[in-house]
Amino acid sequence: MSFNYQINSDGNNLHLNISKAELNLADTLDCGQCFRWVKNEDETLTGIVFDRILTVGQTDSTITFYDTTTSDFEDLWKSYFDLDTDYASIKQSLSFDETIRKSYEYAGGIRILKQQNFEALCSFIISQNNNIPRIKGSIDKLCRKFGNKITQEHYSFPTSEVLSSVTKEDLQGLSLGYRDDYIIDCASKIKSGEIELESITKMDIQDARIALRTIKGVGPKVAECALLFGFYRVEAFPIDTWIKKALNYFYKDGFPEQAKEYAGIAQQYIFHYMRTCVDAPVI
DNA sequence: AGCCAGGGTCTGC
DNA sequence: GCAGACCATGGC
Repeated sequence: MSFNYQINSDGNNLHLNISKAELNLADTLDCGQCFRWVKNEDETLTGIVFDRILTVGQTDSTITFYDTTTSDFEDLWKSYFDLDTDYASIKQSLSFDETIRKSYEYAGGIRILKQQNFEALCSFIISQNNNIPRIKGSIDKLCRKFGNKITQEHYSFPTSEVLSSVTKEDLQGLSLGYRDDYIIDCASKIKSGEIELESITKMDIQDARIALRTIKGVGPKVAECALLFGFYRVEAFPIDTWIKKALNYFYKDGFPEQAKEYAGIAQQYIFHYMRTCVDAPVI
């Protein structure tokens, strides 16, 4: 069940009545789950999603989708921002755990975006042993070089078809480092049919993990990120350096069984808390 | 200079 | 099955 919301259009822009507790755009779009959103000088945010360009702004009571029709919202953005999911009740079900509770009290307006699976998979292959600003830079250059031109400054994420035919040399200058081989392997396995993203969406999560990890450069952590952010498997639990610190510090007896159904969402709250909150333990 | 960043592979035991 | 070297890159 989703929360009740009202939308109204002023002709060009669409206004959604929603609080920052339900959806906080700044936190959601800059918490390390996506890499193609930028903040504008007027504090609005612009992202490239599904071959579309979207600019959004937020006040305490309203999110504005610029140049957006009601049908765009219903067909694309409602799902992308996961507005059909009741996060209040998910948070309630996770409230037994003090660390998770502290994390969502710090930034509980984060939602898991429903991103394209190929984009998420490639993005998190690039993310390994890397930092977020560099990841964003590499992805931006990858899109400018191999994506479809939307405007002069905006390019879509490349298709697996296009990336399956690029060479290592083509990928020079994108700051991918040794990850260039991994991107090529990923796209090649999709083209050959060895990996079918469509069938992975329908697989049991354990089978999906095994399938994804046949791609070079996809280990446990990247597979979990791809599953959580690209396939909306909210039980997936990526363990990166920050979560490792949290596990060592808060969860010496293991992550609670009771949180497993929404472990990915809890993980994202904790990740953002550990990385950005001044009150988080420095380890 | 050395360490870290949303890690994984490969080798050697 | 597991530890350790190594992997490319840029910011601090």
